[in-house]
Amino acid sequence: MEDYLKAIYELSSVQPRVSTSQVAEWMKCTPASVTNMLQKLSGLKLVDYTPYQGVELTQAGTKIALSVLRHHRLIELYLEEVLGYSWDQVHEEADQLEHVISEEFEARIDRALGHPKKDPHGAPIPAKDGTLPEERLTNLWDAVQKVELTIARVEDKDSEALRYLAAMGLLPGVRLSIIKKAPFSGPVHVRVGAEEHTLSETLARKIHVTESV
Amino acid sequence: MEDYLKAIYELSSVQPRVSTSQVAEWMKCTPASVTNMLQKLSGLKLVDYTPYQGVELTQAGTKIALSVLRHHRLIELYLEEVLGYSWDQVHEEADQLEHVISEEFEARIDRALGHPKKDPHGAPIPAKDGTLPEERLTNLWDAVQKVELTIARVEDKDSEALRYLAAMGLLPGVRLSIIKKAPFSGPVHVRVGAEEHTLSETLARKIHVTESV
DNA sequence: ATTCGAATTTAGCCTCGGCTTATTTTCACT
DNA sequence: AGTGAAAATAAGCCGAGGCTAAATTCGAAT
Repeated sequence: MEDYLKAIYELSSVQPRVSTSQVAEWMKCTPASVTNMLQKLSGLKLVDYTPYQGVELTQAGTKIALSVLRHHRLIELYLEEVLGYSWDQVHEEADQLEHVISEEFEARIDRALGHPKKDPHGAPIPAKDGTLPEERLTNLWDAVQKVELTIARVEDKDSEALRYLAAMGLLPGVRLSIIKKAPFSGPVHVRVGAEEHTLSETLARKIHVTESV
Repeated sequence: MEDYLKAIYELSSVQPRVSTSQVAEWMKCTPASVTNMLQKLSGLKLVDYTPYQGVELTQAGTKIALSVLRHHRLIELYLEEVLGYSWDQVHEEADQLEHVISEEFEARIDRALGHPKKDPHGAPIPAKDGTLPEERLTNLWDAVQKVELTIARVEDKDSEALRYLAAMGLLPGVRLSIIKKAPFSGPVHVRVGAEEHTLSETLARKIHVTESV
């Protein structure tokens, strides 16, 4: 259930209303399973669901989703900072722990980390009160050819990809520029410091950037 | 399931073979539920179960029980040492986390703690290879009137009791002596440093001691 | 040796939080 | 208005438990 709420929350960042099949794809299950769960969540008033019209979180649902997300991101950061995990290892462990830790635990790791604002992948950590500064980011694929871009955030689901990106030095906070993008979905060439790298569309879409200040 | 194995393990320290009703009482459920579970565990070869004759862990079952126990105790210690929990708070949190953490996590907190041998309540932490030094302890209630006793271990289930004991300074490692024990299940009077305290049977039975060296 | 009561098991059924396939419905676009 | 895709139902399964009520078995005392 918490995973469904999280999924709906994350998908909502693009369009406010999320379709059954989007959730199904995200959760890697069949649309029928999703419909089923949406009905349950709707009964619990965690979700505003109209058949055939997609779904949206209610306030209660948003609250839970944000709290799970907060857990997840705090745990990720804690695992990296304190326990020395590499950034591609943290996601899976956090996915388990996020549902289990108490508020006490959350508060304590938050304090131990000095009330951090970002997780290891650059994702903002929701505050306890449900505040979450939503930055409007472009992904590297859709970014126009700018002189200077800064990596703000990297999607954390795919640890393979994370390892690969880390090896190239493509971490949050790093500056880069697009050298050129080949036409017809060709790869994108970027310069990072002195090095140049070629990124596929899939990979480039996982990287979210802002214009450098 | 893991909780059942843990329960059987802990009950086995007294008698090798554990009865259905003992497990039921420990797990706070009905004997029928236990029988049910024992049959499942028996099917999984985790338990050696003969109807009406009680139950015993197999090697595989012991291995799981010890691993869960190791998780539990490492987590308890970590929560206390690193995150600043008080010793009466750690048990509940550990009960949740113990089933969820990865071997990676276990290894990392074990290292962070310097491969500790005891948890905050004085219970030995099983080694990764399943080794567990079993000390033969007496509980304070049954202890003979000795000049000097040392608290080796305190039962961790009841956080009320733990708070009370901590307030009196009755912690593992502390030396004490029995002043007198009133007859007919009367309370036991102990001296701890300069102070004297009176302990009920229930409480005294939660405290395990060794003769001081 | 038989009986009797307590411990235990069996039978039957429930819950939660999921999952699936196969079929039907609905929506939106041509 | 018709059609194809998306979504919803229907029906059923799973694991990992839980319960009560009734039957059984064990062992201890007579």
